[in-house]
Amino acid sequence: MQISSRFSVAIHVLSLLALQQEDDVLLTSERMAGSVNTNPVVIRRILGQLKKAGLVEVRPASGGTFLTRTPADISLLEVYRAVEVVEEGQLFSVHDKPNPKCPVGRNIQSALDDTLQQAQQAMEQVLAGVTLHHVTTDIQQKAITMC
Amino acid sequence: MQISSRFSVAIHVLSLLALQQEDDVLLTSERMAGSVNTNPVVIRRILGQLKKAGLVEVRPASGGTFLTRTPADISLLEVYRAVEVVEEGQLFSVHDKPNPKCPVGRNIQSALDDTLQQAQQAMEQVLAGVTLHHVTTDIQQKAITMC
DNA sequence: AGGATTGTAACCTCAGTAGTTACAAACAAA
DNA sequence: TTTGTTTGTAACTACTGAGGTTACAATCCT
Repeated sequence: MQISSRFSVAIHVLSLLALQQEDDVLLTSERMAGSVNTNPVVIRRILGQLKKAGLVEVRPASGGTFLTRTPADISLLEVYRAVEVVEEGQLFSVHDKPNPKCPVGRNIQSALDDTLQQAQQAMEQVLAGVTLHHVTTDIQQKAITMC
Repeated sequence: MQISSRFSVAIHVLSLLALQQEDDVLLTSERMAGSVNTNPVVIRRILGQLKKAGLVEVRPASGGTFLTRTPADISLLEVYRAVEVVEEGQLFSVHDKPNPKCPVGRNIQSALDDTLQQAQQAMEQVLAGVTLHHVTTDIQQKAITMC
């Protein structure tokens, strides 16, 4: 089972916001959906989560969405948490009712917990070390003109 | 979305196998299911994957399953791969058809790929560093008698 | 030959994802 | 103030994979 593409879509959307120029036409959910190639409602749902996390400011009605921070101040881990692809500390699901009468069943959960937490944290630390700025810089190296 | 509990069930089952004594009654899928608290078929499906990966030997008909290696020689990463909770290099799903006419859409995938691979590998490296022996030792410290 | 157990197919239910339609609420500009 | 656009959400759909369950042929030991 994979981690939802909401995460990559969120990064895509934030990249568009980071790279938008002042003289650009406003980025509406419609236009962002065009770049991601999905439905505008999918974008709005994700924008709602990013707004809730305080990463973006959305202007209803007139359109237009803006970052509340510099791209260099937004880590991918924050984005990951914002779109709630995985609840905190729950990357691995563990079978929840092992037989308490069996020594293995009784102790397997605590025996695994530590390792699984570490594995998850190792993954998240990589995301914590990469910012939106890194992503947009990479994109810019390959292309200049915007949507 | 979480990583399937097949992984933790597989570790549970392997722990039972590692801790079984020679004078024990044979471990059938029925008995293992009793410890995990699930259906025997679920166990057999997982045993099938572990067998395919060469981690266990299953004796059909008469019952009984055995490890093909010492617990210290079985890493959790091998188990993880055996039960195919996540296809190789596919922990994160990325929206697959971004608009190629947009510079961001055209480049987002390659801009993300590197980071996501690293994040995934960091997680897997933790699993690679823990063996079944570590798990069973931990379990044994807490209990002596078997199922 | 008999009895227990595995290997699998087939089916069910449930949850989460992503896409879609529809529409009220919010707001800018004329 | 009215008009037109856009957001925010609810509601529905289709699809996917997980995990549980039943059923039964194939296997193998005794």
